[in-house]
Parts: sequence; structure tokens; C-alpha cells
Amino acid sequence: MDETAPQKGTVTQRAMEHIKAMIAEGRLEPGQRLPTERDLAAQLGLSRSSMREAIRALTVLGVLEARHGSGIYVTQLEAGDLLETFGVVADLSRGPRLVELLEVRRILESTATALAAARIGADQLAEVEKHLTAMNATDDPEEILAHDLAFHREIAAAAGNDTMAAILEGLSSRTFRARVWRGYEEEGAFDRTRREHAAIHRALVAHDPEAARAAAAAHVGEVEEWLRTQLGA
Amino acid sequence: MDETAPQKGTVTQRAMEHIKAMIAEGRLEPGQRLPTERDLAAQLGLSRSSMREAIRALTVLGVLEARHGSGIYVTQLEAGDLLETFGVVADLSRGPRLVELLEVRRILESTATALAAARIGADQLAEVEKHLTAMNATDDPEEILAHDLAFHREIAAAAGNDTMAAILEGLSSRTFRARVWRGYEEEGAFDRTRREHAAIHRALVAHDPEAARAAAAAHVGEVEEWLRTQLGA
DNA sequence: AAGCGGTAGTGGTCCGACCACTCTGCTGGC
DNA sequence: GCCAGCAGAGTGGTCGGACCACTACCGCTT
Repeated sequence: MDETAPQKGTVTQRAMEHIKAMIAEGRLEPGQRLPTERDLAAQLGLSRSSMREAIRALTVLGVLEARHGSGIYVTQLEAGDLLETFGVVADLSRGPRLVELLEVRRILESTATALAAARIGADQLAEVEKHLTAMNATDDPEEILAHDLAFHREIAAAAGNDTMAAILEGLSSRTFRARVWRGYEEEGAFDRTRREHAAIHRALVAHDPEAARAAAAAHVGEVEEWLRTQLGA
Repeated sequence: MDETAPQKGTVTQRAMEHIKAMIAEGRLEPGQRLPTERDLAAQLGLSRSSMREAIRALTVLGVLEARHGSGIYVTQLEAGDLLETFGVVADLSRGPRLVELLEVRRILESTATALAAARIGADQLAEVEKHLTAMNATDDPEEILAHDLAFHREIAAAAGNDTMAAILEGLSSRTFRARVWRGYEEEGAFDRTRREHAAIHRALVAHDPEAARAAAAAHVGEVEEWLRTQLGA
């Protein structure tokens, strides 16, 4: 029998696996409060320093949430919580991988938009329109970008798949778009973007999934192609 | 002027942002070695403990790699490195979100298989066939699962989009599949799985993207539907 | 009963020490 | 001259303790 653990990897990694296992097995429920760092460290037989590293790591992964002065809690483990780190990928990617990311986004966004066309209700449609008009009413690039993001976010939410929406959120992270679109929009692509957004909106109003899919794919594909040529030059 | 940093968030978070920024700005190249923990802590004006938490967090995210006794290095920042954490999402998801994950996988896998049908070469096709025959030649569930994973992994690789392949890898993580497929395969779905894999293979041989897309979508969709009914019961 | 202040307890930070491992360069024998 | 082996310095990994910043709760005052 092994009284002591099998000594695989660092103690911090073992602690992370232990906590993850407790959650996976249902011994820790979403929202539940964990024992204190000091108690946890004592239970697993390691120092508070190492335990803190494990907790910090799980915090950035969106599994745990630490509240200063209160305690450590399991997050709701919703798609948004766990997929927040997806944005890091987008932020640190350069060159060819940006095209790959846009390709993934084109596939998911077109499908999400098609689903949204079939399912979207009046309330959500009103929200989409709000951002569409606000986007067309200003010339401030920052504001345009914000409404552009919200426009697609509303559509993704209307698709009814939170996981997909969270992934798309990461693929459209603010810094990512700012980096890619800066050059794109400078080439006078504002008008084209407006036309494409209008086409997507029309398809949503008509509840026409195929038209929505095509419009969204073309919308992302335009940027994708532009970026491809930029890199090839 | 601010001689000291603007004091936003914890010092550990600031350290993480600092290192990420250094990589994003190109001051740190993939594969490059970082200063020692002690030096980094001194440079950013914080303790080694806090710096270690930041490093550990970035290590978990796949951005850094710590080699005991040698130093800390920036990873190659490839899709596989950064998207490894995607598996955590799959491992900790339950109930309705499993269906959502399968839906995302169906969309990406069908597209990846379609791309593979158009692009796959003789060598990769041989690899796919190897796993297909090996999968049909045994009754050991563990071995079947391993070849099943490799089968789809080869196809994803042949699609030519490393980012998409890395995401699919996370969505097909061993524990995820083991959890879902255990029940599915127990209902005598082995034969159906074999037929579906054969259909995918035929489409690849024929270099028929649309047939490949349909076959892959049906393949994942079968499991998706089964899981949906399981949850509804 | 409501407001308020104090206090115990929590996570956040820092320090210093030691351990385990890697790499390098020197030493010794062949 | 060359190579195996050893020893040292340097690195990340772990530990224990101390103190700070903040939160929550309890009891006191009004």
C-alpha cells in the first residue's frame, strides 16, 4: 500500500489534479467555498506556498475564484468562466496562426449566425439592431469596434450554445480585433463592413439560416483574405 | 509621473500581464530563456513567491515552460501549447454543456474532415487506414479508443489548420471521450461506429469533401443525439 | 431595532533557508 | 590526446514563518 502519494510531478501539479478531481467527482459543487489555504495545505501535506501556486493556477483557468478576506470559491464552471483563457491564445498569436484563428471563427460564426436566424426572438433582434445603428452613427473607431463586438456577441448568444459563444468571444477578443482590424479598416473598409453587417441583419430578420450563414462567412472571409494577402506580401 | 506602478489588481496579475506584454511586443521570442525567478522578481520589484505564482500560472496556460535546474523558457507558442488547457473545459463539463461541446465538435470536425478530403496525401491516408484497421482488429475498448482518437487526429492534421486540430484535440480529450462513450458503446454501438468510420474513410479516398463532411457530421451527431436523449430521460 | 466599531479570520505579500536537479568545466586515468 | 567521471555553481522546487489588507460577523451603543 502507498501511504504516501506516488510522487509524480511537482507537488503543485498534484494539488491541482487533486482539486480538479474533487470537482469532477462532485465533491466540490459550483459556488461552494473551499477550506482555507492553510487547511488545504495541511490536508494534502504540502506548504501553503505550493498550495497557493496551485490555487492561483486554477484561478487563471477560471475554475476557482479567490475573494480577498473571504475565501476561495469554485466558480459556476460555466463556459464563459472556463474559456476566458482562450483570449490569451488570440493575443499571443501572430502571422499564419492569425489566419487559422480567423478560419475557425469563420466556421463557427457562420454556423452560429445561421442558428441565430432560426431561433432569434424579437427582444434579441432589437438589441442587435441597436448596436447596428449605433455602429453606423459614429466615426470613432473605438466606438465602432465596441458596437461591432456587441453586434456579433448578441448574435452568438441568440444561437443558444453558450460554449460556442464563449469560444467566439475569445476569438474576437478586443486586442485581437484591434490588431487585425486596424490595418483592414484603414484601407477604407468601413463601408464594406457596414454593407456586410446589414446583410447579416436582413437574414436574421427574414429568419433565413442559409442566407445568414453565407453573409457571416463572407463577412469573416473578407478579413481573412485580406490578412492572407498581407502576410503573403 | 508614476515612479511606482498604478497598483491595479494583485502584483501577481501585474507580473503576468508584464510577461505577456513582453512576448506580445516581441521582446521575448519563442524558445528564448527568461531571466531567473530571482532576477525577474527584482526587476519587477516584487517577491520571488509572487513571481513564482505568475510563472506557474503562465506555465499552466502553455505560455512558459519551466525546466528544473535549467531555467524558464518561452514555449514555441504553437496552437498545441496554448490550447492544451482546452481539455480542462471538457473534463469539468457536465450535463447540457457536454451536448454543446459535442455540437461544436460536430461543426469543426465535419469541416476539418471535408478539408482533409481535398488535401490529404498518400502518406497521411496510409496512417488513417492503419488506425482504421487496427481499430477493427481488436475488442479491447481501451485500444479501440486509442486508435479512434488517432484516426480523427490524423484527419484533423491533414486538414492543414493546426489551430483547429488543437481545439479538436481538446474536445476529444481522453477522459472526455471515456466518460461519454462508455455508455454509448455499451449499447452495442461498436458496429455503427465501424460503419461510420468506414464511410469517412471512403470519402477521404475519393477526395470527396461534401461526402466527408456529411459522414463526419453524422458520426459526431449520432453520439450527440444519444447523449441528448440520455440527459432528457 | 438600527447603526457602529472592533475583532477574528481570510487571502495577499514578503523573506530567508534549504532541497533537487542541470549544466559546465575541470580533473584524472586511459 | 581523449574521454569518462566528478565536483561545483546556478537554477527551479519546496518549505515555514511573519506581516499586511481586507472581509465578515458579533456585540455594543444609541
